[in-house]
Amino acid sequence: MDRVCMPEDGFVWRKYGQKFIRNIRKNRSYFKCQKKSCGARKRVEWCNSDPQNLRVIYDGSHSHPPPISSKTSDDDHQNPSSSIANQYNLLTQVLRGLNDTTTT
DNA sequence: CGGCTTTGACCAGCGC
DNA sequence: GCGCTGGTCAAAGCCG
Repeated sequence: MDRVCMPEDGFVWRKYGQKFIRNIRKNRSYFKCQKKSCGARKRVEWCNSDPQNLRVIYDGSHSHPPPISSKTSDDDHQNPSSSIANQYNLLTQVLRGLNDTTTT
């Protein structure tokens, strides 16, 4: 199985399905937030020839802080509770905007 | 042993 | 009514 790279965004997702969408001629993976109290969902689709062009689509919102247990930067001496969550929120919005390729 | 991942099959809605 | 697609669930295997 050609497992592409895992788009880690600071949250932990659990893949619960993967299918090839012919409508767009691309692969689509379905991810769900591990948190039970979190109904956040994420969809990832990439070209069958360009697994590097990942398209992430976020659905719903998280109700818990991002378990960022990776990379111990030296500037994260703050309290990653809502600030980071807010940043992530913006990120999702940006990704949503990338939904269209009509750029430039 | 537990947790996580992967794959197949089923269901529902739509078009013809 | 039939076929097709899209979306989700369930089971099993692997690793530490």
